[in-house]
Formats: sequence, structure tokens, C-alpha cells
Amino acid sequence: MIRITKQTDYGILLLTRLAGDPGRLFTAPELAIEATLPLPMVSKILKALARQGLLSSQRGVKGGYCLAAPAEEISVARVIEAIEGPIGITECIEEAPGECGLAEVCSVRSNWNRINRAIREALAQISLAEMGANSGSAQLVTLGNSGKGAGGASAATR
Amino acid sequence: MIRITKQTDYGILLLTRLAGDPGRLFTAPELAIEATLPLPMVSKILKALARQGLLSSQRGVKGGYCLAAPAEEISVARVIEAIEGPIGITECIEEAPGECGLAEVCSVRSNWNRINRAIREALAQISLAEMGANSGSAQLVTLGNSGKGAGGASAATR
DNA sequence: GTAAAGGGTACTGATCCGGTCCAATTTTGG
DNA sequence: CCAAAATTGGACCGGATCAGTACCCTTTAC
Repeated sequence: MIRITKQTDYGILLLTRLAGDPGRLFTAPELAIEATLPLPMVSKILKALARQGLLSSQRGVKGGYCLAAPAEEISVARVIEAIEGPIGITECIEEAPGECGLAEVCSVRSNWNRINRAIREALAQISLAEMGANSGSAQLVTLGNSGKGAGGASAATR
Repeated sequence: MIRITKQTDYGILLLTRLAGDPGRLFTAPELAIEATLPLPMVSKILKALARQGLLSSQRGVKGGYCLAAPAEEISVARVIEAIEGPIGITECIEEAPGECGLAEVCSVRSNWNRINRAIREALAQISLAEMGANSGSAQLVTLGNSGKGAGGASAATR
């Protein structure tokens, strides 16, 4: 249904919390309470993010998690990819398992890939810092229409 | 995983086939053979698209399906919504079931909604005609950066 | 009237996600 | 050295959703 998973949603949430107090070390139980999420869930997500290099973890009694990079440098796309793998709307991204049967299909597929890339880029342009910001100022994402007019996107026609 | 369902994928495929021969009436078995997909599946999808008004159907022995509108006027977003409902990356689009627990959450959510809208718009700008086109010429989707750095895809410009 | 087509619904199997739990490892502190 | 606290890793189960199928009905052409 074109949805990110709840884990990813939670992950972004937790990361924006971490971004709010850079340098500080947060423990999993602490974050679980703040976000009113079950501890095992939070723990699972933090583990995944740490494994992917988005979080630094400190073990032991005074341990905890903190961002591995400035919040401005971590994109939403990065987080999504860390938790649920490569971003792509369609199944056949680069695989092409068997025949698609139809010759026309291939043109459809290449167009899908274009859409995939576009969405990936849109998500790559949003940083954690922006997700945490109160969205006051301007629009975060501007896409589509650099020259709208409905179907017109292509009408650009070089 | 940010994926459309296979049914939607098949749906776009079938529709682009219909778009290639506007005016002609296609039967479900015929399309199933061409696309090398099981007939019951194709039939199910066509039914759904017809119910949503994207296809016109003719019953009876000489019946079949044809596009209910010019291919240029049918967007990919429309097809997705017809088969799998409203488009949105996140769960809490307009629902807000209970407390999100954290105050910061709300700002995150509003930013998500912005992203949702952006993606929806991107998909709304691609028509079936463009999906069927051999993608030779220009970029289909231009998003992100009307002012941002980064860029990649937009740099395509072939 | 019969055959061929769409229309609707219900059902089943498989996959994946959400969520939980437990054992192991590492570090602090006495 | 030992115990407590925290992360790490893996296994596990229930439920939701999707893919795919089957059945029965209505409509139309010949």
C-alpha cells in the first residue's frame, strides 16, 4: 500500500529525539518511556540502526545510544533503507526474474525505475534535523512541477 | 517496504496495453495471454478498475474492456488509488488514533504529511501514455530541489 | 437457447510485519 | 574478582495482508 513500516516510523521518531540532544547518551528504556513504546520494540529498532551505522552504541552499565553523525547529515531515505532495505515502489527494480512476457513491459519498467529514483531522491533530501523542526518556514519538499500543467511534466520535451 | 502491490503493477501493465490501441475492445482472456498472467488474476484486476471508473466494460459475447478516458488523462496515482486505496507513506495520515506520546511527534507527523503529498503529486503527474512511451526523450519526473542542492536525477537532462 | 463474455463474492495459502522473549557479551564500580 | 546494568544477537509466535483461485450470476450475440 505504499507504506513505510511502523518500525521505520518509530525509528524516525526515536532518531529525531536523539537529534534534539546531540552528544548526550540515551538508553533504550529511557527512550521507550519517552515515546511510550514497548521497550523490546525500541531496543530492536535501535539495534538495527546501530548495526547500519546510523547510531553509535556504548555498551556496559553507563552505555546508551547517540547519533553517529550530525542530524543534518542523516536523511530520511537513509533511515528507511537501514530498517527496511532498498527503496523502490516496484518489485522488479534491478532483478528481472524471468520474462515479463510483453515487449512493452520493458518501457513500463524503465519508467517505473525513473519514478523510483525520484521518490528516493525526495526522501534523501529530508534530514532528521528537518523532520524535527517545527516546519514553520518553507516547504520541505518541492517536487513535481518544475513546470506543471498536469501531464505536462513530460511536455517539457527538451 | 514502500512497495505497490503486484496487482497494481499488473494493473498499470494492462492499462498501458489498452492505451496502445484506444477504441479497440480487449477481452480479459486475450489480455491474460498477452501479458502471460493467469486469467482469474487479470479478470479480478480489470473488474476493480472498471468499478472505479477507469475502464469501460461491455458485457456479453462480444464484450470486453477499453479505457474510459484518454491515456493522457489517467495518472498512475489514479490507478494506484483505484486498486489499493489512498496513497500515503505513513500510517497516521489523518487519523491520529490515540496519543502519540511525545510533543515532538506532531511536528514529525506534519512533515510526513508533506512528504506524502509530494509523492502523491509526483505519481499524479505521470500518465498512462507516458508509462507506455519508450522513455526516449526527457525526464518524466522532476522533483526535489527547486532550490535544494543535491540533484542527481534532475541532472539527467540527457 | 446456448455460448461467451463480464460481475460479484468467498475462500485458501503464503508471506511479511509487529511484537516479545531469552541468552550472551561488555563495561562500570566496589 | 565479582556483580549489576546495559547493549547485542538471535529465535519465536500471532495476526494482517496479499496473491491467487474458484464458484455462481447476469448480460449479450448468434
